Amino acid sequence: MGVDLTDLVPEHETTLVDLNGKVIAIDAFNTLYQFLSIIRQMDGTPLVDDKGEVTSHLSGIIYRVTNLVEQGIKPVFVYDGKPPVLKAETIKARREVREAARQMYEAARAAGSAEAYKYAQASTSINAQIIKDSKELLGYMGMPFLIAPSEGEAQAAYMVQKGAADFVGSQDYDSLLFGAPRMVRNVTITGRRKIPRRGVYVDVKPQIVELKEVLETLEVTREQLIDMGILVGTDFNPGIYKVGPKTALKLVKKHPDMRAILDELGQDIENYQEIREFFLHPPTTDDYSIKWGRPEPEKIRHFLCDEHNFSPERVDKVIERLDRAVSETGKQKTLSAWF
DNA sequence: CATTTTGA
DNA sequence: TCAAAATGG
Repeated sequence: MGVDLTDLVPEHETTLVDLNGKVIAIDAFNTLYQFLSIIRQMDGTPLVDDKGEVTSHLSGIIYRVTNLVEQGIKPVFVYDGKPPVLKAETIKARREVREAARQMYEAARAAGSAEAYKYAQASTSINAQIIKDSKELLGYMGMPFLIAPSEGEAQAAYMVQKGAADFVGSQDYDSLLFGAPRMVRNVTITGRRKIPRRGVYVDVKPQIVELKEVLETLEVTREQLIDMGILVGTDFNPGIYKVGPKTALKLVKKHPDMRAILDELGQDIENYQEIREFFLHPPTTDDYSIKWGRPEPEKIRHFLCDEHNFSPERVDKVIERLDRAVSETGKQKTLSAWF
């Protein structure tokens, strides 16, 4: 998906408990994508209701968000708005990759192949119905959300800059390029995650990344970090062949600007100036209000059980937890109080 | 993702 | 009893 700066940025492992009272501006699309990708049957089939509508993300949201609230975390979900024109090529390329994966999935599933799951994951896509349903459920749960003018990560980064949120929550590092002072990864995925090739599991813990520390450690400016991202590849350009995070770091330190880097490589990057400008000054808005509310149990129950075939027993149990968690947090006479 | 069922 | 596997929708 986004910019890959793994192994280069200093991360600090934390726990959900340590994020108590913090407001996390969560990249909604990133989260939906993860739920849709992960919550599947062994043959790759996603959870669906009797109308054939995908419900994997609804399961992910109700359980995961309840978990966060139980830890005293205050999530606000930031959805992507209108995709920038710069992203058009990437969107088209991804659609083609997904379509190819979908065909491989159909074939693998028909053949009962073990490969089906991996192709199903690669064919994960988000449609209007999925977005609509996710907002409806968040609303009934009392969780605030907003739609960014453009990229969700950019708006979330802006909200942390402004102090409206403490962290951006995402798996991607893009928000750092957008100037987010702080971000936290692995907040919507936790526990044990399987390593693809081998059958082993590793613990995934939330990780805090501080922009200031990243820049100081790498001894680069934010502009140079953006150039590194562009060299490696972003949502707006494919990146240069064989240039990973380490090579990118060397290149930005060796040369005064991107022009010199590209001259050495004998390559070019389409829309370089526009992409750099987009990361430095993305469209954002102050026109939003973040307000947490009480969950509406009967609305949640009707939406999940009556409309989407969830088990009433399971739903009642999780509603009970959510309600209790919200009441508890609301009682605290601290700055982190719920309302 | 989380819960429930299983089998060593 | 408890980690692994299966199910959930």
